[in-house]
Amino acid sequence: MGKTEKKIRAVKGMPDVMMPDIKIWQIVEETAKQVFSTYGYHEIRTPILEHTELFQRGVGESTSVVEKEMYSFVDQGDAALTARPEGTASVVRAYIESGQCTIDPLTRYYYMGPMFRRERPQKGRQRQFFQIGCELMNVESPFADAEVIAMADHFLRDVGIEGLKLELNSIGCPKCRPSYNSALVEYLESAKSKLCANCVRRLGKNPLRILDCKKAECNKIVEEAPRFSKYWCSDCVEHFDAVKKGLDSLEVEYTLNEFIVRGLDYYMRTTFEFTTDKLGAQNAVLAGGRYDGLVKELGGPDIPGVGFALGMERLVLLLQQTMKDSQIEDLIYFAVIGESARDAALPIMQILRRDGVRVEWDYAVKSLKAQMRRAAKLNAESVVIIGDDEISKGQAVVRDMRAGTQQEVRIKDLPMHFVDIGG
RNA sequence: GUGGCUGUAGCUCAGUUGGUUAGAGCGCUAGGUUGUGGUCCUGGAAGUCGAGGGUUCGAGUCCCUUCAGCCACCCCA
Repeated sequence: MGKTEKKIRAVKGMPDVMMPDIKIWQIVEETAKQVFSTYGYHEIRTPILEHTELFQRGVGESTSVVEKEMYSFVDQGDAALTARPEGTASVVRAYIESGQCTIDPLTRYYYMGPMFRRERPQKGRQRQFFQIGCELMNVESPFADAEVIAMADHFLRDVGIEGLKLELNSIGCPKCRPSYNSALVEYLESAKSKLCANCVRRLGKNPLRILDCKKAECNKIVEEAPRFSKYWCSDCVEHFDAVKKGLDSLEVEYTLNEFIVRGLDYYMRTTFEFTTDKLGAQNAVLAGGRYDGLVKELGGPDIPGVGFALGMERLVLLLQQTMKDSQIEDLIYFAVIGESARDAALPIMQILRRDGVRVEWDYAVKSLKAQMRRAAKLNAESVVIIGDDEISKGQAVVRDMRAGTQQEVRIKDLPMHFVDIGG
């Protein structure tokens, strides 16, 4: 390593994931695949880069994600591309492009992968962040909403998360939202002087967002604001009632929260968040909702959809608090002393590995003591000791690290010895 | 993009009103046992004190600039 060269660092907000955290990531991914497949979902892998227009139209031109957070660039062939800031738009694009709706009356997808948003990093938020999401296409039934939420709940339980709250809301549909919007704006205009500066700005752009402003001054005003529930059209009321009924049947507990508002334009009717109070400002671990207009918006037929996405980093932060790092089990450590011992041990180790036994050794020439120390540190269940004595006798010493006992085993018989015992 | 806090060994941090060769614990490593671990004891390696500039006889310590990290706003998973 040169002294004068600058260290190359990871890009801001794009950290490496390695041991011990990677263990938790793998458990989360495995659990997701397992649970989602029991509900009939299949994985879809879409590209990380898409045409910028996809997100402009799908996520919404005026959302802050599209306005100022996307990693967009023009490639060498003059194509305007963007590193996906979320997963749903890509999945819907693929769904349309493949003509899937003409092949199958309904389709269930799940995906996992990195997303990119250029925000200021903070707790539970990175610029490259990993999402696992699900999309259920072409089902209008409110029981689709309920089942999707129940599946999320099922997954969170299986992965070992505790203490999350499910908050549920409906943000109406294109039929009833405009009338609520204008009622809300009218009310807020009258109280404009008491709102925080941010909310005054939101008034013109995205009044719904004022509902979940955290400032105390705004909360007071919001408390008196007209309720969306009073403005729902009959279809929305009916739909929401059925979603709640579905959740009851599926035994999922929820609390209603009229202030759950999603920040992406495509959501309508059902919206939900699984929240925690243990992640500072980022309380949403998994969130989603229904997006019936999106497929059409992206040039497909008028087809409904419902889904969710979860933030891996946030989930892992929570799991770190409950999961102990898993100890390496079933490890056989080879302590070899001298070159002839090493040469005798190498083929044995390889046979064991081919049988699925986990084997490690130290490549350097080290004292037996040092090798034993390392074996203990790795929590090996057994250590095979081979030195010149063992070579001449044809017998290795096998030490049981838990019991502290040891026995002699013929070197030739070592594979059988461990395969039989360890399974 | 806007604020606040923090940058001293791989990690967690001490470093007194600026004063000689920069410290501890953990970790790593070697020994205490001709070839036997998790406890204990002893040694060792490892830091251009985030970077650049300034004040001073002298700066880890004071001033300026800059970079990075963390947290919050905004927004979202």
